Amino acid sequence: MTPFERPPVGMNLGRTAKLVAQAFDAALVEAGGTLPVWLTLLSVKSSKQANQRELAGMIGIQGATLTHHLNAMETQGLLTRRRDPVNRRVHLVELTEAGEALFETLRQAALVFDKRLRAGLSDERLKEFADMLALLRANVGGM
Amino acid sequence: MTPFERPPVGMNLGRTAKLVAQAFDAALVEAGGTLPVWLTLLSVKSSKQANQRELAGMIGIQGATLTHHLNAMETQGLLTRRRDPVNRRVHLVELTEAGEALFETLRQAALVFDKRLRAGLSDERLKEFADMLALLRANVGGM
DNA sequence: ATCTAACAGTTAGATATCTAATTATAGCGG
DNA sequence: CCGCTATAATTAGATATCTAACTGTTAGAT
Repeated sequence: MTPFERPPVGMNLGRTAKLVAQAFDAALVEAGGTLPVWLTLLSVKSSKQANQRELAGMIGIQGATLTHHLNAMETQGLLTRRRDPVNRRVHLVELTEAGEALFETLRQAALVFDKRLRAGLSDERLKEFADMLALLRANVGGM
Repeated sequence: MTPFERPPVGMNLGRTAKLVAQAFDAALVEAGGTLPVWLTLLSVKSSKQANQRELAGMIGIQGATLTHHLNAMETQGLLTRRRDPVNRRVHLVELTEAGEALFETLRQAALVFDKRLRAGLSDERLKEFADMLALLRANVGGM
């Protein structure tokens, strides 16, 4: 798989990220959610009264994609959307009790998974890793 | 965005991989391809007479997904599929001249992109980075 | 020789994502 | 006020991916 002098970094990165994401999603499904549902819940929780554009930005998806997830999650009774009375273009998203409960469950699952993922990596190496990821993002123009 | 003691590694990894993949795809589109087309061409080139199951494994996708791409690429005249006379269950995939030409074009684009992505990273740090990715894969059970 | 289990690939249908076009609302310049 | 431009969200349609079910082919057991 390599007509290259050295194995391309991006390929390794992409493959690893895919495997990790799949494993994480499996852990979340186990706990009654999915990766996009978790990210949506997390972004709503982490921002008092954010609008959808901001939420999408936090998650790293487009607004149209978020609309899709919010529709499903609203149908499932995990959250509500209502117009902001101050600016009626904006829809304010809020978790229901069921949404809060699922958030807490998935948060536990995410903590367990993160611990598993970090096994054998010192804080120092984790820091280095984060630095390298930041460098790659910079090299690619993304942030 | 963090009801966590420390920022989860997986989140950072996933976000970075997505940005890098999007930038890479944009570079390939510029050169007349796409990421999945490139990966398919690369896997076919890197394996003398592989069957589709093996190709899919190399790329890291399911067989059904590969079928989809091969259909499109066959229609575009980039490759041909024929039954293996030795084992008629197997379909042998081969690039056409157009496929070979596109492979070479995209290979150049990939080399340029990889160089950009690696900017500012010594071989030593790259090695460390690859090691950490391998550790994450191991922690998650993938390979 | 036939039957059955395994294997390679395709098909069908679901989910997640994107971009472009559309709808509704807001705010500003004249 | 009116109309233009910008903004927030949704809708429509495309692409990439997955899993599960199906089709065809092979090989081994009796």
